[in-house]
This record gives sequence, C-alpha cells and structure tokens, in this order.
Amino acid sequence: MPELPEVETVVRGIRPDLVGKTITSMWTDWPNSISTPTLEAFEAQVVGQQIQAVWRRAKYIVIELADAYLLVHLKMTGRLYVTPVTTQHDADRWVHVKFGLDTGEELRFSDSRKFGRVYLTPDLDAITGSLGPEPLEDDFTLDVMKARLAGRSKVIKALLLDQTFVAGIGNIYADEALFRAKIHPLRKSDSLRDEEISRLYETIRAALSDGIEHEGASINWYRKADGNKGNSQDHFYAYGREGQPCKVCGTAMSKIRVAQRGTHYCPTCQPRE
DNA sequence: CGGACAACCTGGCGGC
DNA sequence: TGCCGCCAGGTTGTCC
Repeated sequence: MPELPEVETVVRGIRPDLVGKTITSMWTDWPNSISTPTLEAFEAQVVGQQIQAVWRRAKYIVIELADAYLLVHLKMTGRLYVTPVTTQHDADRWVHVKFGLDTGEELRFSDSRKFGRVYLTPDLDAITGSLGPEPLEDDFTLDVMKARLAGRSKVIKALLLDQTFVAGIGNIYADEALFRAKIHPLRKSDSLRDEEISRLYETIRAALSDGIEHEGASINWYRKADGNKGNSQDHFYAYGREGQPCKVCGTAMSKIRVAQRGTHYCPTCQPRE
C-alpha cells in the first residue's frame, strides 16, 4: 500500500525512535523476508551497529548504519515500527522480522502478505541504483521530466508506475496526479501536449505533497500495531471513487483496468481524445 | 521498447 | 454461517 507519502510518513515517525540506538539482535520467522544477504550474514553484520540516520529513497526506508545500509521495502502490506520488547507479540500476528535495540525496544517489521523485504548492503546503489529521480526533490525539474519522456511511447499511467521513470508513485497517486492534470490514464505519453506535460509535472508533486501533508493514506504504520489512521484517503479525487460524483464536475467516476491495475478517472474531466 | 501475465502471499469482502 | 471467487496501495522476470 505504501507509496511515497506513506513511506515518508513512516520514516518521519520512526526516525526519532531509532537514531543513535544500537542493534543488538535479529530475529525472523520467515527468512524469505530477508532479501540480501543470507540470514546468517545479515545477522552477523547488523548486530552491534549504531543507527546514524533514517531516510527514504523512493519507497525504500533507508536505515543508515555505521557500516552499511539497512533497507526495508513495505510492498503491499508491510508495517515498520518501534515498540518496547514487552509489547505483546500476539497483538500483531504478522511480525516476521525483529531487530532488538540497546534500549530494550524492538524495531518490528510486520507484513501479512509477506511481499515486503529487508536488505543489508554497504552499496546503496546495488539496491536503489536503477530508480528514477525523486519527484519532490529540487533537481526533478520540468525539463528533467520532459527529457525522460523523450523517445518514450507508453500508456501514461504505466509510465507513472514505472519506478525507473520517476520513483515513488504508486497506483493511488498515479490516479490522483492524472485526475488533477485532466489527463486520461490511457493516453500515450508521446501524445501529451506541452501544457499537459507541464500540468502533469505539477500535479505529480502536488498529489504527493498533499499525501504527505495528510500523513499518508489509511494508516500511520509507524504507530505501533494498532495504528492510527492517516486521512489522506479522505482527500482523494479519483482513487476508490468509482460510481461517485466527480468532485469537480459531478459526473460519475469510472473504473477501468490499466497496466493490470485498477484505475479511477472522470470520463468528463479526463477525456480520451 | 512496450504490453501482457505469472509469481510472490494472505486477508477481507461481496455474493450466494 | 460457510464457502468461493475476486480484489488489493508493489516489483520482478519472462515471453511475444
């Protein structure tokens, strides 16, 4: 579920709970959650390392250690939070990886669908090297986006979901950005007029920024197992609104399948052309 | 290069 | 209530 705004929200939540603390142990009941290196090597290398910083690259949570990077990708159902060791484990039956901290707390990775992964590497690029630019960074300019569009001819929604094109957009915010830009999700990227590209550039950033401002959709994953709700979903224009009136023109919102993903749009505001 | 699809997994929900 | 099929916010690899 987590896209850029949700991951950013998690990072902001756990950062003060982690920086300066030292990892003292590691546990898992589902070794497939460990992407790289092997479980044995992971444990041997991670124990004893102090956490220097916590940040985000695309949808990856980056926990910077003294000697390596501990990365977590939440994929569809992952959660990551810090809690006292004494917190009952059965309160969250989907915890599959735990890192003990020197404060008597644990960093817990919970993931009901088991798609999420943790990584440990001295070389960040080995994991994140192929990702496209960060859409909210200053160096992602309109010119950069135009340059990356050059020579591409792909259904625009599929392109937005392509993490090597721009990193961090997922199914929700792709729909939101396209709605705000009044662009039909099936438009081919090379059919977009200059002003449409400019609009899309702005709405990508606006949709993601608004998502962060509302602390992500559905849940603040970092808040323990019970998880309070974020309220980003209350502000969606497109996602999950099929059959409901468009917030701009009142037309019933449509839902179709694009790039094998549920896709929501307004047939009036976002004409196919 | 682009598009379709399977795979990785489990839980929730609507329908009957 | 019980069972079944379908859906799900992500990514990667394969095949055409």
